[in-house]
Amino acid sequence: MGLPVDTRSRAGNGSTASRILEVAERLVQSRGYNAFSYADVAAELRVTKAALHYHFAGKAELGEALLSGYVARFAESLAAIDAEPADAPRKLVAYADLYLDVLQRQQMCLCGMLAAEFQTLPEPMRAIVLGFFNDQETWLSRVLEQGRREGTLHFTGSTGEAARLVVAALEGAMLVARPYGDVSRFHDAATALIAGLRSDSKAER
Amino acid sequence: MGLPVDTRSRAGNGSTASRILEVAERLVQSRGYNAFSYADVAAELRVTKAALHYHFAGKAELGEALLSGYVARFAESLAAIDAEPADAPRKLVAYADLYLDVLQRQQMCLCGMLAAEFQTLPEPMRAIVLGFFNDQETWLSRVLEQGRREGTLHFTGSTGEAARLVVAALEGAMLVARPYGDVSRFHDAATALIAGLRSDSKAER
DNA sequence: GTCTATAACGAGATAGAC
DNA sequence: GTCTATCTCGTTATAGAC
Repeated sequence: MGLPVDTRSRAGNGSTASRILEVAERLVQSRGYNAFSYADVAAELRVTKAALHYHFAGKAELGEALLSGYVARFAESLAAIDAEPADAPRKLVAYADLYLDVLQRQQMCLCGMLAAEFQTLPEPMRAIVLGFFNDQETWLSRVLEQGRREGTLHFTGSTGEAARLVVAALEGAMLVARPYGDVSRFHDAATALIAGLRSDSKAER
Repeated sequence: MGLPVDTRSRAGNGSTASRILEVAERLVQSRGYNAFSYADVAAELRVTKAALHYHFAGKAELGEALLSGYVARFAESLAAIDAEPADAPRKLVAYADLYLDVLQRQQMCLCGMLAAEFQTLPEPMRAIVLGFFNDQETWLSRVLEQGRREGTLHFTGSTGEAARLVVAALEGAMLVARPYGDVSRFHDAATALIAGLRSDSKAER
């Protein structure tokens, strides 16, 4: 913390290509893949659509590139959580905060948005979206396993099943909270989720 | 149960208007509001786009009509659950099954889909989507309250907070399960969710 | 790397005949 | 109610000059 924002880690070294990615990614997270256009991005960057086609052959390639960047950055965020020693509940809170950060910008998780539009996506993008959810479940399964070992988390069923619940609940909480413009809706759901995993055995019996 | 399907309750009396609504609704739940067109609906019904404009002035009006129908039918389903006496966990399972039925058709909850596209929706549709989520939370709050009274459900926090978690988890579980074409992903998350609410106190201590 | 110009298509909508 | 015909606009994409 306290580090200056490293624009390079955000695909943002100021080059036109990276600025295109930033704008396009934000538009997709706000409006969806099917509701943004080259014209939108070009207008915002004050360049022409043809310039965009120079950097990204077509919308599918642009979509694939911004999606790959998002998934890679998200993986870095997970690694950053793992870098600090913490018990499992704390890791889950840090994880939920990743989603919260997105929501506070009034955006949807990119992969949640694309999951809704999945049937209309070009195949390469579909594969990356599924890979994202696989990554989330894998990471969460390890955290949940850690919590069981530590005795800080208590839940019935496998870690994989619980991991699917966590992903679903956080994605769904973003999905529903954003239309209300009410971050507290996300917070309520995330808090209730983690509380349920902590106190499954209401230990203080 | 055992009743013949009442097509009228599904906005489906066979009239052109209702067939338009059926097709359009299915397309929105599969592809999204921004990715379906009058041309799609017209082609499937083997009529012209002009015929659609006779029944529904424009895409916004069609969207509003199909959305209203969906919300009304969903409300009927909730009333049907309430009609049979059951304990709270059973009601939650019945509630999750409503979502499951949609997912088995490889569709997304209409309002979940529209929540993703919320920023691009005409205002009248936005209001109805928010009303839907309000309805879900209200109904679930009552069921959760019932469960607390009965001693069949155990959770920390308010019934409203828990209700938000349930809506979020089920919407999110659909959102994520559908791209995989894997209903068991939904089932896992829903089961883990309800298990968590039942056994928060792992009663058989 | 960025521009102008334009092609090719589809979406949403309307007028008016039948 | 449904059709043909047409209109306007936005989107994606390409060619070729600068």
